[in-house]
Amino acid sequence: MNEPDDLRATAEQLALDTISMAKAGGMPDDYWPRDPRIARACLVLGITPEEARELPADAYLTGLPRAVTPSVPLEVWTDGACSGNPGPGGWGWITNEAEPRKGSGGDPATTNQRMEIAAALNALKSVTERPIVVVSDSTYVVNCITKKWYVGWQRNGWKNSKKEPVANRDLWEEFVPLATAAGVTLRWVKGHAGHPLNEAADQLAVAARDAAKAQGAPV
Amino acid sequence: MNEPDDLRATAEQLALDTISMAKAGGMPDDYWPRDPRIARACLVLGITPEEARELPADAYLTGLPRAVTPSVPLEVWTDGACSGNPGPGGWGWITNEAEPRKGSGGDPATTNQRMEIAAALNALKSVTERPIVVVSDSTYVVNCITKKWYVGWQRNGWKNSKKEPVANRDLWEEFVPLATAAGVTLRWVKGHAGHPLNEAADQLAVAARDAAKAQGAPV
RNA sequence: CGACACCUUAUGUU
DNA sequence: AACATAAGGTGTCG
Repeated sequence: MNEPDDLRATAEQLALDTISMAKAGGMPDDYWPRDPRIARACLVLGITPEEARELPADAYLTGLPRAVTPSVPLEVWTDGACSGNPGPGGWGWITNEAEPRKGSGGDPATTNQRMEIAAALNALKSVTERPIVVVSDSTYVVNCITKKWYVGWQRNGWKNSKKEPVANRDLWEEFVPLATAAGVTLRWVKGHAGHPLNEAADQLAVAARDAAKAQGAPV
Repeated sequence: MNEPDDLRATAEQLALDTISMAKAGGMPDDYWPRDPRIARACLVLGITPEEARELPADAYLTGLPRAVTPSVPLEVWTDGACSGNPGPGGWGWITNEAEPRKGSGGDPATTNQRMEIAAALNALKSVTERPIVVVSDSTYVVNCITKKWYVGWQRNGWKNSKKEPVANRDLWEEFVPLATAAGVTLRWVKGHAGHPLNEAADQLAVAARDAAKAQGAPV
């Protein structure tokens, strides 16, 4: 498809090549996990050195066997930002891959909650591999799925527990089917707790927010 | 005493001076209520222009005669607070006087409704002047009196409309006689609407609640 | 079913 | 220290 995907495929192939050659070259078992070339290969493939040692010799021809589950699951970290709330806002997402994929967007008039949903929604639209973990610091987004708030909403005609209309229904109706599909997990993390990818997603969101602000309020 | 009190005494004296001078100056009766200086003086003293016109000429020397009842009725503003509900709770009340009287108390294990009743009950126990207006943001407390819920309860042996025992009967049995006595009026106000005395009563309740919490759960 | 109140949680800001 | 955006709940009455 696009350049990052091609690059990623190439990197994975090179990693498999490296591992095959190391096996063929008779690298000793105890040195295996300490070789930097093996370490790089494992990082790209998302597997441990032990898992790499178990790979068949022809893995460079056949690809990663399905039986070898990557030990580092794919994650998309998401975040939203909103100046003033309500006000101009932005969202951003970034994957935990060696060469992270990223996305961002903004809206000149929105709320913090819409931006948090939009971050997760656009992440799931853009990153289609499964299984995947969507990471968010918003209990609003995570609890909707993990505590099955959406089940009650759909049952009561999109009314919340106070019998008022559920807010941001348009985004939820897009997000819920994607987030409840097979292989999608939601995970909450505390914001501003130093998680590097949470900070990276925040910076994407803030940049998009500021762009939306500049666009929405031209001076 | 303190600075605000001194300031208030000074303001009241200036108001009396103004009224005395207006009388001495022969201000016409029909103009009297429309003069902004008189209006300001009346506001400070809590009396009507008509009452001001009836003041003796030497009121600026003798002070406000006791016979002139302030036209601003006495009010007690009440509020309750309860952490968790049920949980540790507190109540508070404060009068609308120039030097407000206040009261508060707490309970390490109670409900929001008990605290709302307790606030009004303790206010009526402590402030014995009549007439008096008890102000609460709880329809539970106000409607019991103004919609005469208590009449039905007493008639049915303290059963509510679902034929279950009326909750908080112990407090109601103390409160109802006091609240239905001559000169006692109940008034409802919306909570969190910026009424300064509602906020003041809330702060008293919250402080008492936090004290009860600290006392009830010593670490 | 309606009403009022009391909270709990997280995020976004000013 | 204050407000907004949102969800969940209990306490109580008619």
